[in-house]
This record gives sequence, C-alpha cells and structure tokens, in this order.
Amino acid sequence: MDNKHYYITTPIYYPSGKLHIGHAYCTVATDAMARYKRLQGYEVMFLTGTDEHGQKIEDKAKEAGVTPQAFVDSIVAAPGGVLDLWKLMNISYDRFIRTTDDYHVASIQKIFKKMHENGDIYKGKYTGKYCKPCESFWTESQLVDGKCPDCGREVVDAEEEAYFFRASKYAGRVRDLLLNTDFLEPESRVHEMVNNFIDCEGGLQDLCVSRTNFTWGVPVDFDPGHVVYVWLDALFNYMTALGYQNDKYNDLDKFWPADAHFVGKEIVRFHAIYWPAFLMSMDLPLPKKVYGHGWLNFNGDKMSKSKGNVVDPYLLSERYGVDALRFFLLRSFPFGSDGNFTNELLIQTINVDLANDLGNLVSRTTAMAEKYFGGKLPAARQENPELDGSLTSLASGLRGRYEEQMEKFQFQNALEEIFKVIQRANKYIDENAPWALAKDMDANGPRLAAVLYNLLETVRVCTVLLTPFMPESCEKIFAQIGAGAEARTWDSAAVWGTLAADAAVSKGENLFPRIDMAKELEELDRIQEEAKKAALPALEIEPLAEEEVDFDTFCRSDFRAVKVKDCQAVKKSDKLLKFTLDDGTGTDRQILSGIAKWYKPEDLIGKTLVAIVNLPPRKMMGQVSQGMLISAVHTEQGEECLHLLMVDGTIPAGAKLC
RNA sequence: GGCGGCGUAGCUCAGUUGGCCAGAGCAUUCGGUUCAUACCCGAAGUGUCACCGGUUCGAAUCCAGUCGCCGCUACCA
Repeated sequence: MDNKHYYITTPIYYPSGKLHIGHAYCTVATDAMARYKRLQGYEVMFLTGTDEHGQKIEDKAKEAGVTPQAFVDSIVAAPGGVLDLWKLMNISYDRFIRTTDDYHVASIQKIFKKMHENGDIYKGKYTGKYCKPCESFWTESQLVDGKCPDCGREVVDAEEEAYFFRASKYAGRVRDLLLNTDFLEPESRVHEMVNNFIDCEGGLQDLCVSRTNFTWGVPVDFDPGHVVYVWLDALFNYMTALGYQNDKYNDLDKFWPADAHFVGKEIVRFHAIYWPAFLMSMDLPLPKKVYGHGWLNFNGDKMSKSKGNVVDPYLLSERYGVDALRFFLLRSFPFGSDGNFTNELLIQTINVDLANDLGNLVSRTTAMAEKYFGGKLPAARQENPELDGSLTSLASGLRGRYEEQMEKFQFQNALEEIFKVIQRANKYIDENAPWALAKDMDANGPRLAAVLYNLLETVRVCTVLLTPFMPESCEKIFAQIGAGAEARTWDSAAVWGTLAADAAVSKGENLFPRIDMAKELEELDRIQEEAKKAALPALEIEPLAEEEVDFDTFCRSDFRAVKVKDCQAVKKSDKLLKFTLDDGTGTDRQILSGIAKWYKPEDLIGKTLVAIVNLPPRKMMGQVSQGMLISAVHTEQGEECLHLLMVDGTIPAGAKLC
C-alpha cells in the first residue's frame, strides 16, 4: 500500500467580504473528510485558500482607499479574518494558498505561456459593452437597465483584444467524462452541465482568459497590459499548491491527481468543464472527483447580504461551541442538496442529539462507573449474550456501515448510523437497570461490571468515529472513559473489547449543555435583527449623466401618454408584464416591461402612463414589445425600487410629451 | 423560452432495480423508569404517497397529461 495518499480541497474563497456559514459548511465537510482519511491511516493533503485577484477586489480596495493587496490582507490574514475563522473552527488544513503568493503567480505565468505555445490559447477579440468614461467593459448580463452598472451612463458595443482558451477543442472529451464516468457528483448536476454548456446551440464556447480593463491579476508576461482572467488563475491553485511549475513545493507525485474537489454548486460549471479541459490541454491527469454540494438557505430564503440574513459562523461557534456547530452542519443536511438552516433546527439538533442522547449517555455511564465501582471496573465480568448481543453486534458492525457512507460523502447518513447505536445504548441501560443490580453488589457485581463495560465500549467505538466531526469533544470523552491511544484508532473501532478492563473512568463536566429553546430563539432573533439593521445601506440614486445630448437627438424621442387597457403577467417569466395600451391611434399597442417585481397587473389597468413609442420593436419571450414604459428608479436599503410614471387620468391617450 | 429536478404523516425528510397492512426524527397524547444534562425507555396515532389516466397479477416507485414548487440558463426596450 504505497499509495495511501489522499488529496482533498475546498474551493479558494473570494475575499471581497467576510465569509459566512456557507463557506464554513463546505470547509467543515472537507475537514471532516480529511480527518476521516487520516484516521484511516492515509497521508492527507488538505488544501484551502483564497482567490484574491479580479476587478471586484480592485474596486473594493479603491472604495476603501487601500491597495488591493492591503485589502485582501485585511480580510484574509488580519484578526477576525479567514485564517482566524478556520482556526476557530478547528480546520485542519495542511496548506493554505493565496493566489497572490509569488510562487503561484509565477506558476500561472508559465502555464499561460505553455498553453499559448501549444496553440490552446489564442488572441482574439472580446466583444462587449464599453463605457467610455469608466474605461470599463461589461457583459450584457452585468448591465443595469442596459447601462453601465458603475456610472449609469450609456454603453457602446466595442471589442478589445483578449486571449481565449480553446475549450471547444475539448468539448467531446469533457462531454464523455461527464456522461460516462462518475467524475461529477451528484449526478443531477451532470445533465445541467452537458445540456446547458456543451450540447447547447453553438456548442462549448471558448473561454476568455485575459483582460485588459483591470490590472489586479497575474500579468501575462509576454504581452503587457493583459492580466490572466480569473478561472485559469484560480483553478490551477490545486496544482501549484503542490509544486506544479514551481519549486516552492514538491508534492505533485504524491498527491496529484486529487481525490476530491468539494465545490459549491455555483462553481460546478468551472470545475466540471473548464478545469478538465485545461488539464487536457496541459496533458495532465484529471482529478478523480468533483463534488458539488448544496447551499444553505435561511428560513427558506437564500442568504444574501442585502437581505441581512447571512448567518455568522463566529457568533454561533461562540454561543454553542465549535463542535456543536460543526456537528450540526453535517448532521442536518444531505451534502449534495440544499439545506434549510433555521435557528430552531440548530438548537433542536444540539439538544436532542448532543445533549440528550450522546452527552447524557456519557454522563450516566461514567457516573455509574464512579458511583458503583469508584471509577475502575473489577476484573470479574459476567457477560450475558442474550441481553448483550443486540447492542454489541450493532456497535461492532458500526464501522463498516459508517465507512460505506463516508466514502460516498454522505455525512448525515454516517452520523445517523452512529446515533442509532447511541440510542440503542440508552435503551440497553433501561433493559438492564444497573441501579437495580447495584442494590445487591455481592450477587450482581460481575454482571453490573459487564453492563457498564459494554456501555463504555459502545461509547468508545462511537467516539472514534465521531472524531472527524467533533475532534475536541471526542478528546474529552476519551479522557472520561479512560481510553488510551490504542483505543482511539481506526482499527480499534472494529474490535470489540479494546478498552482496557481497568480503564480509569471519571465523570467530567457536561460536554453539551442543554439550551433553553424559547429563550435562545428570542435572543438570536434579537441579534440577527440588529445585524440586519446595521447592514442596511442608505438611499442611493444613479449619478447624473455627464455627457450632453443634443436637442435634436432628444426631440427625436417620441414620448406619449398611454392608457392601460389590459395588463397581464407573461407566463413563465418572473419579470415581465404584458401591456395592451391605448396610444390614441385607435390601434392597440403592446409593450412588455420587466417590472413584475413591483406591480400587480390588475392594479395598473386604467392608469395613464408614459411610454416612448418610436423604439424599434423587440421580441421578448416570444412576444413583441413596441416601446418602453418610463419609470423612476432608485435604490433603498440595498433594494431596487421602481415607480412607473403615472400622470393625470384626464390627459387623453396619445398626448405628446415635449 | 430551453434543459433538469421535486411535490410522501402537523413540521423536516428516508423510501435502491415496482411486491409483506408506506417509514424515521421532531412536535402531540398516554404509560414506565430514576443511573443521568427535567434526561432515558415504551405505546398511540393521524397520510386519497400533488391531480388525472395508462401499463401490470400488483406502483409512492414505470409511461402520458394537468397543477404547483425549485435549480441551471436565457430574457427583462
């Protein structure tokens, strides 16, 4: 077994702001997996890090009035930053990569050059929308109402030189990888990827891998002005961190290809399509698995900063303990699908599983060992296969059932198996009523000793397997039941009777205090309400346009008062409303407008609005729109607000505005 | 609009390739116990397994359609 190596990674997180519970979720899962593999005897490389380049960081830094490097340093390395969070959460990463690390930057430059030399990176034109005053390129989807998202001014079609990666060349091989192997899991993601990006119209598009409109990135050393764009820089971290194209490390042979990349579902596309394509281009082995985990929602809603419902892992760790939080995250949600985080579920899980079942089991078992035998069981033990068999066989087979689930990354099922055994142990106490046996120690002493030993063994086996999830608490349990090093190993978890017969048992403090649900929920609501208020930005309006428009141009725009004859939501569109309007000509005019978020169709019928009517007709969702309705827009507390311009109903349809 | 998924007890969800009277946890009610963190153990349930057809000896499980929800993607002059 010379290849007992295991390489697992989290994504490198984007430090444009504080990390939240979603990041912690993925990282805790990766940590549990890494610890599990170490327990099994693997030499593990657990990599995490931060993806520190890009325009957003550059912008944020400018806003804060610091250099981009100082900005990311403040989020990653400063007190309360990413490194602190992982320390607090007991994340056992072996290596932490920052894409601004010198060795990584140099490696990326070499990789870029090689791909350029082998013809997979070529110079082309990047077409997009350009805002002259801002000197910024935007994609269609970045525009706000068709205008520059920064300054709100008009943008023009433009193109700039950019380097492209010839992803199209590898479309077939990537398609095969996705459809015919279990490279990407869960499987539900496979069709999304293939249908949307490979088998789509035009096939897999080449990927833009350089930009010239910002500078905070890895410079393309043979073409000044270009910086490497995001994904090529970010994805190769998984290899540069092992020493690929650099001398900083030398672990490539040992750990590449990676055993598993854990990623959030939002970046599955890049890990499942472009990452393999990059590696194919460089003729490198592919990672064995990309696993796209789900997202945590909060009370059924997506977490977002503007909603102010982002859950803070610092706060929860502090209140309930790191292990309780780690346990909760992996116990409550299936790893492959979205989960709904609620404070109630958190507290309930802690109370039921940790306090009532596990904590109480440890507590009552150690208490009885102390009370009846002074903390040391006698050598004479009287087993009773009929009474003990059910518990001991269940506990003995636990490791196998656990391993099966862990190998599939089904953490919640692995934990479920453990808790079935814990519940069986609690029942075993009732069945054997040690307190009744204790009434006649002369007659029942050996039987009582056997009952308590079986309980301690059950606790020990469970604790070994819980170690990857709750390292600190398990340490405490081991100490309480007197488990030595030999009784804490992976092998020992499958061998009944490993705990020394004369182990020194001592009841310690409560491991997981019970939480008063009603009181705590109230307190959390109060705290989260405060955080929400603090996060609300003030009222914002778009800056005024600086560019002048000449009078003639303005006059060519034909604004008219129009009356709403009918208004309906467009089927299957969450944004569009379809208006049938009287514009005074006697012929109905149909206009589609993306304002469903703000208005109910029935409330608008009969209103007099303002529209520009001489725009070229445009099709949306299969329907023709002949013009645009005029609205007033602004942003309030981070939320976009829109008001249709409504005018006096006595104004006749078709009246011209000038 | 394209592609994919889901709709099972009050709540959160399991239900592999169709087959014993459809399950778990929480919550509820009742009973037991006292070693233990007012904890543990046992019992009782409630369900047209979204709706409507079809295939089958037999379907929550397969097929067609309807409704609702969600994801990815596009659109939002």
